[in-house]
Amino acid sequence: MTDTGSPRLDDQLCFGLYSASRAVTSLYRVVLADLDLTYPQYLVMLALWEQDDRLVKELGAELSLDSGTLSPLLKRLDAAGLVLRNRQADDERSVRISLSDAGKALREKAVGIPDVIGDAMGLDAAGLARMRDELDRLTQSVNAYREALPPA
Amino acid sequence: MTDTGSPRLDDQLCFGLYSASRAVTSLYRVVLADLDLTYPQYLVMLALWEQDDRLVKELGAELSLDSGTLSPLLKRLDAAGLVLRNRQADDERSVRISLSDAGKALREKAVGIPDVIGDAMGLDAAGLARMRDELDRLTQSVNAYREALPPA
DNA sequence: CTCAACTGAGTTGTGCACAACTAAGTTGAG
DNA sequence: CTCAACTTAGTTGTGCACAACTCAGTTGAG
Repeated sequence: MTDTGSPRLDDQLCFGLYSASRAVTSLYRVVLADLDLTYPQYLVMLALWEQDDRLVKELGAELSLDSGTLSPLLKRLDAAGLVLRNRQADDERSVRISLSDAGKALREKAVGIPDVIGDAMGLDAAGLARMRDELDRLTQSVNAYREALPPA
Repeated sequence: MTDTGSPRLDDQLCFGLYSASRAVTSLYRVVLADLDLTYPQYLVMLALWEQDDRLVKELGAELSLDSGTLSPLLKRLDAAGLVLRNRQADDERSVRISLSDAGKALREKAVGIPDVIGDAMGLDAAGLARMRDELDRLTQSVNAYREALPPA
């Protein structure tokens, strides 16, 4: 017998995930307005602040984003004067992304952001860690399932 | 003293949320390909299967989406023959969205989806419920924080 | 009754996310 | 050495998500 149509727990969790993600992005939008960055741009800057001078491919692997998303995003960061893009000499296919002085300097304006976000989430360190672990497990599980699905 | 730059737990959780949401959407993309629906379109159809004949405003409230997102989405569902859009007689500003026969029939093809998604997430009912509750709390907290921020 | 304020839907413009594709560069089997 | 297979970025096209706006329609203070 099929369900009566009452909301399914699975759907509720997915919608909860979708809502939470949009809520957090929406908070970042406000907080990042001062830096003129979007959340995905901030993620790229975080990656570069962590380790400068990365290939587009490496950034893509770290953020799970393909060139279709990254190329125009990096073009905008370049246009904003935050990063430099240079073809690698020994492999002209690759493009190295490095921070400009302005890009390095922007880090100062960003140091306070994690505290604001952490504050807004209303979780202690243990809660943050637990939720992160649960989400990571969920992502792993879902991705594994999806990749096993369409051998089509 | 500021941080050394090592990954912050807050950022990790936000990125975890962002990754999980994209992973789930990506799985829906595969599963919904058969119905020719995107995940947001599926959410609208779910809302209508739950209760037919809704105002755009009501759908927007339920999904936290504004007309800038919903109007074109509903236009596409209309073009696909799944819903009808009619101006309400007693208030010409409002538009009623109702399921076409094809829209109602599509429900049959969708009944198995929650099970597939639930399967992919690898959580039991208790795990699903707990995570949903935690995400809802997070969303509440973040939204409240954001709305309190820019009285600007 | 009137019109200023408000409401609901739609439009425009920007930026992600991703599939599908292109094009240039590299590599290695033969 | 050669060229087919592969790799890396980038482009194109579609569909969200959202801010800012338009516009028709409604409402209520006076």
